[in-house]
Amino acid sequence: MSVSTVPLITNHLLQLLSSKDRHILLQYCDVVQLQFADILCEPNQRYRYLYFPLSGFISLVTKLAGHKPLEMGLIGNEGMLGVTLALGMTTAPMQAVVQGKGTAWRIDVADLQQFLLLCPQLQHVLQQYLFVQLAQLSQSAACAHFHELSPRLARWLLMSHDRAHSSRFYLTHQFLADMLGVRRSGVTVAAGIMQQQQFISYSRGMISILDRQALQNVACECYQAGLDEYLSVLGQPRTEDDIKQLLQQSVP
Amino acid sequence: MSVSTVPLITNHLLQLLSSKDRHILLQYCDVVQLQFADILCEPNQRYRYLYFPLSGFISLVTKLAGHKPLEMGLIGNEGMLGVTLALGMTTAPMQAVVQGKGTAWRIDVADLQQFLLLCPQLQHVLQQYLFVQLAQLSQSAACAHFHELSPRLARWLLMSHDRAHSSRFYLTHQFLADMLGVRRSGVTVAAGIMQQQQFISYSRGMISILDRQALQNVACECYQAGLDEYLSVLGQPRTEDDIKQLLQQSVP
DNA sequence: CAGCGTCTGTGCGCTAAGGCACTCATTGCC
DNA sequence: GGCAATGAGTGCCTTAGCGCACAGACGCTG
Repeated sequence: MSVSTVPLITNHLLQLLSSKDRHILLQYCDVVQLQFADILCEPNQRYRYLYFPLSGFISLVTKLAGHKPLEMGLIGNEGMLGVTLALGMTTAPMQAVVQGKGTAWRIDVADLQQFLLLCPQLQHVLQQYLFVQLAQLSQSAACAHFHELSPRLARWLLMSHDRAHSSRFYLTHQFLADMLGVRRSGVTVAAGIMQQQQFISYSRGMISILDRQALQNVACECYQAGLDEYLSVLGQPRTEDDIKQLLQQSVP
Repeated sequence: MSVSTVPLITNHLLQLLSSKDRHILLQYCDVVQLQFADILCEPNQRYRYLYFPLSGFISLVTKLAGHKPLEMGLIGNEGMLGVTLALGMTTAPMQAVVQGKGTAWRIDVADLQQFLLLCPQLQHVLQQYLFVQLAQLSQSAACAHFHELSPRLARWLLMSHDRAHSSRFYLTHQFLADMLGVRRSGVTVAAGIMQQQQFISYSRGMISILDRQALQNVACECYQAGLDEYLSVLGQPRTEDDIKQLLQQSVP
């Protein structure tokens, strides 16, 4: 319960609470490390904990028997894992896998349930976020069906970049292939082209984003649509740049 | 406000309310006819009305620029259109199109909002249903991505059959193609095979289900998964057979 | 430094589905 | 009865992505 050392990167949903509410809530939270490929919940099973990511980020994936996984959404410090608790459900609708290692606030199911009853504001924020997830989910569904690999890959890299708060992060072709529901070698080819064009570079899983703008041009419109949807409901989340700016302002 | 003439087929979500609550709610409702291909709401726009289908049913679809629509879910008398109101949102996340003509209870947004505040039971039911939709949505997403046309078509016919409360209903190949996000001629071929095998028969849009069991064998597991998900959260919805049985019991 | 596991590159044949473009049949309407 | 609209059947060529398989490349560990 290390409330004293609030990490640099904050969780945007928590930022939307009053500072009093936030402090109460954080008393029930622990800061934990999210390890790459950790599985945080399984479909139709009770959540063990809920997570408000700070620097780490989490994939929501659906699996069908006999197929690769397919990624339905990405949760970074703009969101939370376990938002269906706002529906009174303590079971998870999908599997959640850590995609980007880092830190998160973690809270017990029962604690959050109890706090939800006392804090209509949090209830409201979670409901809004759930609505956004719903919209993004249907967007991703159509995207996976109609759009081709390269635009989808670019979209995914951008979404990861946003949540990694760094232009270097760990993601193997195999992992990306699972997220996108395609062959690993398909990703290798598409990523290879992007590397040739100097949009990204990578080696043994470490990906560097070299040219964000170029990636945005390649990505399908679903990337922007996801941002817009979030923005229109929940407002502007803090970006890496915002944080730097805040720091600079407080230095002199 | 024709509360007096409650239609034969009831809405399962409303059945889960106390009869007192249900009667209060229905005072705010009108019975309306849903006409084939009517559009009931558009994404990111305010709902005009919310609907509890009785004999008609409604498709939720996502559209991406430059592509066919893609169907995300089907709402019959086991559900409702506009469940995101339980999140306090009065805008629709997707487009809704009438797929099967028939009747529905219709209610004004403001009326339902107000009633929701007075009736925690309804709030709870809608939240549960929303959870089910979320799970079904991710299932459909993966299904559309991985499964082939024939199983998906069979699934869709079964889902429609369940909600049409009749083994004959109107659905053109073109409409099905739009739902499944594929070419019309692809549907013609797949449906043609099913017709040859005597699973279904059709002519100029009127489809007859001849052999449900055979369709279930062809359909992907997503059909059953959808049923199971609903069942596990909200219990057994009334089927056509249940209703017949109820009638027979009350006759002697 | 040898060895193994992980990550990436590449190639080949295959197939479901797409795009496009007709024809044909049924139905309703003027 | 003739005409237009809608629904359905068919064919042909193209293509993105799959399954499978193997080879190189890097990096950790003993």
